[in-house]
Parts: sequence; C-alpha cells; structure tokens
Amino acid sequence: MASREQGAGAARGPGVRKPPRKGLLEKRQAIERGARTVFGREGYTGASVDAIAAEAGVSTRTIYNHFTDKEELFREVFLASAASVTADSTDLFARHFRHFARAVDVEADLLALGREWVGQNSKHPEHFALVRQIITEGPRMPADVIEEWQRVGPQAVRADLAERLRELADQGLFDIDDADAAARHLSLLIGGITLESFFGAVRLSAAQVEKFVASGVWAFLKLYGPS
Amino acid sequence: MASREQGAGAARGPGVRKPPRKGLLEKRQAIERGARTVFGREGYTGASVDAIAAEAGVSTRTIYNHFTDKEELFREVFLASAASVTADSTDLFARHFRHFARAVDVEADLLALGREWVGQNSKHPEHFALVRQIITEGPRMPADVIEEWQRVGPQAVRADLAERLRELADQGLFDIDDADAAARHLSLLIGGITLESFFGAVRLSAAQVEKFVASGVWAFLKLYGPS
DNA sequence: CAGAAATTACAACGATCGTTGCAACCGTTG
DNA sequence: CAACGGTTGCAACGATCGTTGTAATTTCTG
Repeated sequence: MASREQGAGAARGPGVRKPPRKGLLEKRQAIERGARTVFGREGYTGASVDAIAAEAGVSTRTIYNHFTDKEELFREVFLASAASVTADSTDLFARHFRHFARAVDVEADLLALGREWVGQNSKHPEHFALVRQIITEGPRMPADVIEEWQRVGPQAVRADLAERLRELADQGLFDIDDADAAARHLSLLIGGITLESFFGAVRLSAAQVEKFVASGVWAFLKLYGPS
Repeated sequence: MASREQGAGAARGPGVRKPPRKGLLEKRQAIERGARTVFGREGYTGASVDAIAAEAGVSTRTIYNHFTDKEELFREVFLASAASVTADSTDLFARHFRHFARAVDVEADLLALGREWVGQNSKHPEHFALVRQIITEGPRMPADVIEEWQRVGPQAVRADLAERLRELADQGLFDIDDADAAARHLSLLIGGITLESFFGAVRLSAAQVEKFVASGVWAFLKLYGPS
C-alpha cells in the first residue's frame, strides 16, 4: 500500500485532499531500507525502532509518522523483500533454462542451476533472516501476512519452475507427468538444503553443499530424466 | 501432575559433595517440564521466567537457585527434548522396518512409515517450537549448543535411518549404493514437509500432507526400489 | 516570500523483563 | 530438639522498548 496519509489526526478544518509531496517520499524508502537491514540483522523483536531510525538516518518519530506500528513496518518490508527475492529466482530460472533448451548436457545444466540456486541463501541474507522471523512467530502471526507471503514468495517461485519444467517436458527433455510434483521434488532436492542447514542455523561446508547439490541432481535425473 | 520419578544419578552440578536430597530433584524436574511447555508455547524471548515459574508451580527465585541463567535453562530443556524426540523417531523406525523385513508390500510399508513420520510434527509441538527458536536465533546462538543438538537430534536420526536402509539393501529389498545419501533423500522426501509448512508457520491440509507423502514414497521407490 | 507540511530532538509514560537480595518459612537430617 | 538447606513471597534495581506529546526547526510548495 502506498498510503501516504499523515498519521496523527488533528484535522484542522475541512478535509482537503492534497497531492503527496515529492522529495519527502524518499524518507519512507530510507526507512524501509533501514528496516530491512536491521530486521534482517537483529530479527523482529531484536530490532528496536530506534536502531532502525539510526540506520535509516531518520528520527524515530518520523517512522511513526509513516507507519502506525512496528508490526506494519515489518509487514511492508517483509512482503516487499519476498517479492524481490521471487523476481531474482524466476530470473535465475529464465537464464538457466535457456541453456536447457539447447539440450547439450542436461546434467551439467542442472548442476549449474543447482549451484546458483543454493547460492541464493547467502545472496539474500537479510531476506532469509526475515523468513526465520516468520517461522518463529508462526502461529502468533496474522494469517493474512503468511498467506500473502506464500503467494508472492514460495508459491510464485514454485509455479514458475513448474511452468519451465512443463515446457522442457513438452520438448522431450524430461519425462514428467505431474509438473507440479516435479517442481516440488526439484525444490526439495536442491532448495531443501535450507532444511539441511536449518535456515542457516547450522553452518555447512562447501563440500557438503556441493555433495548435496550433486546428489539432488542425480536424483532428479533418475526421477524425471528422459526415458 | 506431580509424578514421582527417580531419575538416574545426577550428573548435573559440579558439586562433588552433593548428597542429592529427595525433594529437590522433583523441583528441578518440575521446572524443566514447565519450561518446556512455556518455551514451546511462547518461544524463548516470549516466555518470561515468571511464567515458567507459574507453570511449574514454583517460585521464580527457585528457578535461579537451580539454573544460573534463562539461557542455561533453555539449553538444558532443549537438548533433553531433542534427545527424547530422537528416541521416538528411532523407535518409529524400528517398528516400521520390522514390517519391511517381511517384504510383502514395500510401498504400503513406506506409506505407513511416512504417514506416521509426518505425524511427529504434530505429536511433539513443544519440541518443534523450540527448534524454531534455534532457527531464529541461529547466528546469535552459542555454537556448542547447535552442535550438540545436531549430534543428539537430526544426525542421530539420520544415522539410524541409514543403518536400517543398509540392512534392507543387504537383503535385496532396495538398490542402494550410498546409504547415507538414501537416508538424506528419504528424510527430504518425507520429513521435508517441515520445509513445505515452514516448520508449522503455514498450515497444510490433510489432503496436502497425504499427497506429499505419497509423492515422496513414489519418488523414493523410483530412486532406490529393487531393480 | 509566506504558509503549510514534514521532520527533528527531547522527554516522558507505561509496560515488561531478567536478575538479585532479603527475611520468613518449612521439611529433612543428625 | 536444633541446625541446616532449600523454598517462598516480595520488593526492587536497571535496562530496554514501543509509543506518544510537544515545541522548535527544516523543507517544500504556491
């Protein structure tokens, strides 16, 4: 929501609509950027509003002029971050699946895809820190936030992947009945490393990561490789 | 609620001269039980020591007589909980793999195993709430806690599963080269539902769960089924 | 430039929480 | 019985934090 309405009521006179100012919108973006950084570093409860204000180079009071709540701020930042990471993932798919279409070495292409995919975790550390927050607050989080996050985040990524796999299956590159199931399996066999590392709580060596990816690629090929 | 359990010898305190009184041990266990409940319900930061004391039917001060820290209390409770769940899992394996040995219907046996396995998540809600805490605090958690948890928890379960699979492979029931990889894949294809549900943050319908398990069993059989 | 809107620094309130000290209390033990 | 050690309730300290009010100040717009 780009709600630009001033917080405190105190309407002096009849309601007159005025177009939003120009330069002051930068403040909001600065706040969002700072919030993403500090939330990602400290977590939801760990990040104080004052710390966010300092990071954004903004007064604490200004934050409360733009957002009613700490919770609203988190929601805004988190959903935007999820959408950004989704875009990054679909872009990754688009780039790699171009190579698949040439069908020279499917296994090598899958390996390259897998390696970059697992790299996403370290590429967006702030975002996955936010996801960890969601996981922890899980049952205590408003359901609509969870739902929208799933929609713009993991579900979107999965749907995109399924579509790509469907195309390649049509080309005869894979032997896939249920593209959704195949996408889920590929997500598990590659992206499942987040479960292996418990979302970053357990540190994995590069060798372990490589072994995981290679093993996942082998499995996916055995499951859905051309017959 | 007050169960009288004569636990094993106290390996707790560093005190050499510590004739363990009778009543004291009960208090400690009451505290640990209450802590597990409240930590699981409210999370680490969300659970106040006072709330734990109330749940345990104990004075707040008494908690600090038994544990130096809130953190120490959490560590103790969390590791004990992990060990308990591990025992439950290996027991589950033992029961189900007895059926495998008869080799009448491997797929049905795998399905039964999978269904009960995913049920573990709802069977130990407090424990997985604790795991969620670890995930969130991840980088901010002392490394030795993470390591010991991995050792007595997930790694122990995985090792047990690998051993079982190895035995069945020797019987010719499965075609497995790397039992560790096979165990990891089975863990992913079945236990990976925790990733699907983001450790309980996202609610899954019974139909979704069943579909996940069935699809996982199908995949595992295709990967490692007898040739 | 004038006026309005947004920002800022500052202070303060209220709430929560981890932790400790203390004096009274009670059950077990020698 | 008397002593000892664990327990209890209470109070309090210090710290953090979310949030709001206010008055001064900056910044944009007309």
